[in-house]
Amino acid sequence: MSRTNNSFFAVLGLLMKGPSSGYDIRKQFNGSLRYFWSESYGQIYPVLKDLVRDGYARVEEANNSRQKKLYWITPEGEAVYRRWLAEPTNPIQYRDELLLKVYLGSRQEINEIINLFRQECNALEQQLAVYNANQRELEQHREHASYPFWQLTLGYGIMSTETRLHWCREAMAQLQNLEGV
Amino acid sequence: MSRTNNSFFAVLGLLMKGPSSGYDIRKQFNGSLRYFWSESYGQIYPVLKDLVRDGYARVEEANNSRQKKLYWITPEGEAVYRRWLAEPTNPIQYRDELLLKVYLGSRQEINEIINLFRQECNALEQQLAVYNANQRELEQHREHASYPFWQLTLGYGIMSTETRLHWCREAMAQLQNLEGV
DNA sequence: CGTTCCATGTAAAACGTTACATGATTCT
DNA sequence: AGAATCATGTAACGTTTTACATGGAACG
Repeated sequence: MSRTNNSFFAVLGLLMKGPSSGYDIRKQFNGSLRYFWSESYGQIYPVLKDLVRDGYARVEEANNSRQKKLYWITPEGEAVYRRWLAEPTNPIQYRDELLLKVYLGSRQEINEIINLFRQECNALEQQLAVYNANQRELEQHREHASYPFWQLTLGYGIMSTETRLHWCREAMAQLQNLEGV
Repeated sequence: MSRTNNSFFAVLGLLMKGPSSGYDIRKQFNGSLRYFWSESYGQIYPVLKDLVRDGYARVEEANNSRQKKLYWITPEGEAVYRRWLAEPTNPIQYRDELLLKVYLGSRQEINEIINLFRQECNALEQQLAVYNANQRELEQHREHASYPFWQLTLGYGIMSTETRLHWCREAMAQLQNLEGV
């Protein structure tokens, strides 16, 4: 096992919720998870294979109709998952293209940068609309055991997006001021 | 040129500020930039080579003492940089291990998750202290032409970290409540 | 009967970090 | 003299996406 191997544990974590196929897993990474975690087929299928090879999951060809393989987590798999969960998370290392462009900015390019902020504001407003829709959707699942956890992650999405939007608006105003000088 | 090739433009952007060596560039990516953008030697030197090959920069072996190569941006380089700057930024796609663990969480694992939040709070508080030190440092450069841009990026760092810290504290409180039930 | 979605998988390319090799210069 | 830092570079490894190949099932 390599350094962090997060793809491995992300897939394993989904299997903790119940048996899934590679396709199901991909759909999940493309759903509510997408805002903070995603994996492509190119990762998922090999991980699934490794999981079985190492005894952390077992496969079962679904007997009903479709050519579908269901993966089930084993007790060994649950154990390594729990070990990973308890380990401290390593700090996020994101790359932010907008921040980079702003940092590199100069007075000559101020209009371009204001424009980037404008676009970002639009994108963030749209994102907030999506989150709000997700929020309403999530309310249908109030009774689900995972509800508090899902609510937390969605809440973070909303909060951080609002913060960024606020910052973008402030920044735009400041740069417009600067431009006037 | 591939899909986004951001490493390429990140290096080029630094050359816009004045001639640099690969080593200088690395230092910059390890300085205030590090919180939202970083590149390792393994990227920087090859990019520099490509830049020269494609006519976007030229090299000059520094004649004074040290075995140092200075890279200067060419007018062609400035042109492609400005083209990139004006292009819309593509949305950030970060992976957040803490969010993943929370999303996958269940009531059985609630103590582990509370613990993760506690650790995250500590880390964020430390980060804020660093940002505050950076803030004081930055005040020394009020007159620098780039000051407003640097201030904006640092401001974002502080705001987003505070938001996350706030969220972590809230989340911890909620989970502790839940645990009590 | 054609389109869409379900479903599995891999190869190639792109992206990125880490570790190492090498040697000069500066500082103590 | 020895340690730290300056400085360049690459090879190996690891990670991740994209694009493709393949075919069955459901739907209109």
